[in-house]
Amino acid sequence: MKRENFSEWFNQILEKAGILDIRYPVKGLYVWLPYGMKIRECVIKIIKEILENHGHEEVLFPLLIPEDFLRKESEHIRGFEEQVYWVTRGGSKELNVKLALRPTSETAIYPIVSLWIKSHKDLPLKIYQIVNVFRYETKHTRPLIRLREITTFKEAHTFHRTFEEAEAQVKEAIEIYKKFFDRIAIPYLINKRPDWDKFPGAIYTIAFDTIFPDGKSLQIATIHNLGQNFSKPFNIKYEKVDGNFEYVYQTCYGISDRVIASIIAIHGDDRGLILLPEISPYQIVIIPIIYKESRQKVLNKAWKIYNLLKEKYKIYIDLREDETPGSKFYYWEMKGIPIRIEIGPRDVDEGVVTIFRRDKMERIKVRDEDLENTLKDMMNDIYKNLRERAWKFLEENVVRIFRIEDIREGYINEISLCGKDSCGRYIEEKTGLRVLGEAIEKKEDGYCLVCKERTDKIYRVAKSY
RNA sequence: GGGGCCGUAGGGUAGCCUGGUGAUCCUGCCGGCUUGGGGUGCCGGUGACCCAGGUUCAAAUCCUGGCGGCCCCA
Repeated sequence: MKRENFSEWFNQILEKAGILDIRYPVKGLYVWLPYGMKIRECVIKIIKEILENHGHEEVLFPLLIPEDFLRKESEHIRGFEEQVYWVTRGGSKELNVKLALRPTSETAIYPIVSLWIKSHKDLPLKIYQIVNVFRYETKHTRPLIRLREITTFKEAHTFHRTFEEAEAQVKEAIEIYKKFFDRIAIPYLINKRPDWDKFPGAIYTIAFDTIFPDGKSLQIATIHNLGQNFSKPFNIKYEKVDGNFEYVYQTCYGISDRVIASIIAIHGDDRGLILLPEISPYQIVIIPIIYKESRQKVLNKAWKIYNLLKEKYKIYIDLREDETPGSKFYYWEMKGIPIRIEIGPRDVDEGVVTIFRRDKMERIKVRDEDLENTLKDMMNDIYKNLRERAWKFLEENVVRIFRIEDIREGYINEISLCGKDSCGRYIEEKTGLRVLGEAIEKKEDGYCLVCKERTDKIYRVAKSY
């Protein structure tokens, strides 16, 4: 199901696992359900922790942007013009200044930051916010993947004294996102986007792409070096040590709801979600197997185990007596809970518990006294297994290609290209796929597939979302 | 950007072509008994034709538009 019909599988999981209600009657907008919110919180906690550790501070700017702010940087507005929602009225009164729902927050943030930055001592400045942004998407929308309201846009904005410092920040951002995606076991390729596909207003854009079960690539993070393109129109200047003024150099980078889409799509299977211990709302669920005669002794042991583990793990005990054990098994598997502990009369008598791990669908019996150590090892092993499995899938679907006619849909194709726009465009036209960009961590001597010039650049080409 | 398909209870569906019967079946949900180590079984109940116009004696069914969903091509 996941492999044959990914779209349908994905939408069903969202509903059955209780992540989103996709029935909201406005295109591209969806409702977050309680279980989805819990996963979302776990993910947000990780990215916050990493950003804070790298010296970023959280801020919160308004949703509405006055039209003249939005229009200050000409390339930027040209890039977003067709995607902007406008607020034009307050009640029945037409507004004198139209207000845009932020499609991204550069133009909300920069005019204000220009008031904050006075001297070189104020730099570098690294801030971030986690907000919703609105984009009037015209292509077909998909839950968590192509949204008209991105509900958790985790955007960072940094301000620096020199171009070199901004360049260093781009490298730091790459490290930050590597840490983040490694932590949630999402594999990625890092690509420098071709010029025609960079962020509007940026000097260049570096993107993290992953691969979905259907072989399409998905952009999951972007990092932009803005140079002085925004600081000039927004007049963000600082006083240098020598008393002269200079415009700051900037970067910005962001991650959207697609993180959650990736977690679901890449780790999940036909039985539902498979969550890493760190992003699972519950790491362990205890299911007592209740029979009339042995009811009390089973419950006693279940509670004993619960109390033993509750300090160390996020744990839930499923005491419903109107559901059979089998139906509970299916239920928690759909929810992706990493480890299930089954406690029935046989386990009580034998002095063991039955442990089931979701990722491998394996069930073992463990002696009571070995339980804590086994769980600890198993949690680590689940992370390791999911991460290896995900990277293996990505690597298996990256192919090195030497002839244009061999470029295949359903894979990420790596080819030699010189880097000229015309050659990249030619590939896109010829194959109908997208040039994701230049592999920044990979070089190989060869000849451009289009113009035959010598090059050591590797470009990645794929069908993308 | 271009083309196609679709919208029936909470979910999945039959009926639509060829207008007319009490709108089908599965699942869920509620109540009861039963069962309980992989969706227990039986009985009873609940619940739907996307919206607005039009054609017609009569519309889930035909026509137009809106909203929403899906697929293919560039």
